[in-house]
Amino acid sequence: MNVPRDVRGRVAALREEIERHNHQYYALDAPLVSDAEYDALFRELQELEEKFPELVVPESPTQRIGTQPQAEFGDVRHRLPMLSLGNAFDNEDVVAFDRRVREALDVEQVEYAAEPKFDGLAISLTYADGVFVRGATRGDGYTGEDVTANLRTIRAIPMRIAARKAPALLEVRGEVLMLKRDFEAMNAAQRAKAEREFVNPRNAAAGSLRQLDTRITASRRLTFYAYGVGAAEGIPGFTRHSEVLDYLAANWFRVAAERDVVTGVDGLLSYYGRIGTQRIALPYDIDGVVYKVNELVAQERLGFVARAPRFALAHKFPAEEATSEVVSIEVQVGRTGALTPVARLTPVFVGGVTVTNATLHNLDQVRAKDVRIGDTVIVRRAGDVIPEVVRVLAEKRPTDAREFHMPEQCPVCGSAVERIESEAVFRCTGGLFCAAQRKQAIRHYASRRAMDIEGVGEKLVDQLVESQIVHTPADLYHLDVPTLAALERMAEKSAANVVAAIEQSKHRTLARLIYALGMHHVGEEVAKILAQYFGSIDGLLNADWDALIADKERVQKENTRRRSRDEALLEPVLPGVGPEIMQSVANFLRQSHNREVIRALLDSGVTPESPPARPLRRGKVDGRTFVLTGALSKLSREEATARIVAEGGRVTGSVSKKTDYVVVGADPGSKYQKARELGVTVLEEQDLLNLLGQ
DNA sequence: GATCCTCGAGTTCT
DNA sequence: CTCGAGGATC
Repeated sequence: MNVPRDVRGRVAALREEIERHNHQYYALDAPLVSDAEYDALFRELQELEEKFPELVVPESPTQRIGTQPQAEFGDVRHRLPMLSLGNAFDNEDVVAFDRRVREALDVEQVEYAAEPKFDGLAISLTYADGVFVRGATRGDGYTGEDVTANLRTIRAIPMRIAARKAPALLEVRGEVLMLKRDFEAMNAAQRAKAEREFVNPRNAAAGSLRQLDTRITASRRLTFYAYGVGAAEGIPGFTRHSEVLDYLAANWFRVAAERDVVTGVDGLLSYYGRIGTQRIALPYDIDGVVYKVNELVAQERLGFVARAPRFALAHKFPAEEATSEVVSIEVQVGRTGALTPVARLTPVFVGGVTVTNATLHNLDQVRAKDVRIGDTVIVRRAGDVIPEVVRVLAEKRPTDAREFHMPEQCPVCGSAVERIESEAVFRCTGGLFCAAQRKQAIRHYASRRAMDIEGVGEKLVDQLVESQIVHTPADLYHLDVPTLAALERMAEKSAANVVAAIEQSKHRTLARLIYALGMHHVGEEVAKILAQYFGSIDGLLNADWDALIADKERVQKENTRRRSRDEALLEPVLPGVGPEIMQSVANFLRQSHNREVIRALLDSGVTPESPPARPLRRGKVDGRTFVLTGALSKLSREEATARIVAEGGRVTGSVSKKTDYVVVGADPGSKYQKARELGVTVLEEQDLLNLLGQ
C-alpha cells in the first residue's frame, strides 16, 4: 500500500514535535504544552503508525518502550576507548596537574572546562546519519554491553540529532543517572508496594538500566547528561571543549548547568569550592568535579598516559562523613584467636550504604581514639569501602558513657585471654577448644585459596561444628550425603555436591595443604616456600626444627659480619622464613593434636600433589616484580598472576622502589598514585599481555 | 640499629 | 584496604 505524501510529512512533523517537547520537558524542565496536548500528539502519531506500519522506524518516539524482553546484552566494542580519568584527592594534586599541563604546553596559563562529576553510569550513544542506533555501557573501557533498547526508553536521550545537517557519525558520551527527587519518589512507591528499596540513586540507575525487560526500565525515571564526544565524522570544526558541550546542548542533549570555563589553578580550586557548597542542593549525586583542558588542539598535544588522558583530571570530594552512636562494643574472635573490638553503631547512611558495624582494630586504637560506649562518633568509609570511626564528638559524650575493657575470658569459649607483651593484639588461649577458632580453622581449610572446597562456607561450617558433626578439617572427609541432607537448608542435591567437592579437594598441591593447616605466620607465600623445601608432609613433620632455627640464626649472624667486610654471603636455607616463623611452625607441629589431624587427613586419602617442576627456560619477565591494581578485563587477577609467575616474574601487593611494573586496570586504587609518585613504570593490561607474549 | 619491603590477618556490605 | 610485624638489607 502506498503511503500518501501528506501522511509522511505529518508523521515526520509529529516526531519532531514530540521530540522537541521531550527535550523541553526532560532536558530543560520547561514544558511548552500541557500533558494533554502532548498525549494528543503522541496518540495521533501512534494511530498513523498503526495505519501505515511501514512508516515505523526504531527511532520513532512511539518505539521507546520495547515489548520483548531480551535474552541477554550483547557486547559492543567502543570505536574509541572510554578511558578513566586520573584522580586528585587534594589541592596539591590539582596544583601538580596544572603544572604538568603548563610545562607540557609551555604556556603561562591554561583555560579549563570544569563540570560536576556525575555519580552514575558512563554510557556511549552512537548516532549514524543523525539517528540513534546504538548505546553501550562503558564496560572495561574497550568493550561494553549493548543497552540500546533500555536507553531508548530514556526521554532525555534524543532519538535524532536535531541539527539540520546531521553528522555522518557521532558518538555522544555521558552518564545515565537518576535524579535525587525521582529516586526518592521511586523509593516511596516501592515502600508503598512493600517492595525492595534501592540504597542510592546510582544503584537505582544501574539496576534499572540493566533490565532485560525494557518495560521495567521505562517505568523508572532515568535521565542522561552528556559530557563529551567520542568518534565523530561530519561535525562542525570545534576548537574548544566548551563549544562541543554547547553543540550537544543545542542538539537537545542535557548538559550540566553548572559547567563553566575557568582559568589557571586558582580558577580550578575556586570552582571546586563553589560546587562543593552547592553539592547537597544539586538535583543529582556527584562525587567530585572534572577539569579538562579546554583547547582541543592542546588536548591532542597532551595525549595519554596509561589509561588516562593527560589533559583531564577528576577532583574527588573527600569521603562523605556522618555521625552515629556507639551502641555497644563487641569482641570478635578471629582464626588465630585474636580478639577484635567492633563498634555496633546505630544504622547510618554514609557513602551510599547503611553502616552498622565498624572495626576498632585493637585496644590501642580504642584508647587512641578514646571511643566509649554511648559516644557520638564520626563515621566514614575508608577508601570508600571499609567503615571506619574517624573520631569521637567529645562534647556529645553522655555522662553515662562507658569505657571499653578487653574481656579477661574469651567471649566464645571462656578460656583465658592474654596479650603477648609488645604485641597489640589480645588472644584467646583456647586454641581449637574455642568454637570460634575451630569454625574458622575449618572455614580457612576449605577456603578458595586453601583447599578450595565449594559449598563449604560460613553457614555450613557453623552448623557442622555446632551439631558436633565436625571437629577438625579431617572430619570433613567422613561426611556423607544422608548426614548433610539432614541439616537445615540442605537438600539431597546440594549435599551430593558438597560431598563431591570435598572428594575433589583430596588432590591439591602441597603448598595449599600447608597453607590450609592455618599455622601462625604461614600464609600462601610462606607455605609455598615450605612446600618447595620439604617436598612432602612427612618432610615437614620429620624436620629438625631446632637445628633449622639454630642454622638460620648462625647464617644471619655470619652474613651480617661478612657484609661489613664485603665478602661473599652464605646461601640461607628457607629465604623469607626467619626464626620467628620457624618457631611458630615448630610449635604447631609439636602439638600432638595437630599431628593427629594431619595424620587423619592423610589417612582419609588427602594426597598432596607437587606441581610439575617449572622448566628451566628463560621467562619473558624473569626476576621482575609486578603489582596489580584495579580491575583487569581480559584476565582475572589470579590468571594474570599465574601468567607472570609462569614467565619468571613475581607479583606482590604493595608498590615500592623495587617494583618494576604496576599494572593498572579500571578504577585503580592508591597503588596507581604510589606508582606515579615513585616513578614506577605503569602498564595497561594490553601492555602486560604484550610483555608476556600473548 | 634503622629502614625498607613483604607478608599475614582482619574487615564491610551487597 | 590498612595495619602490624617479621625478614632482609645496609
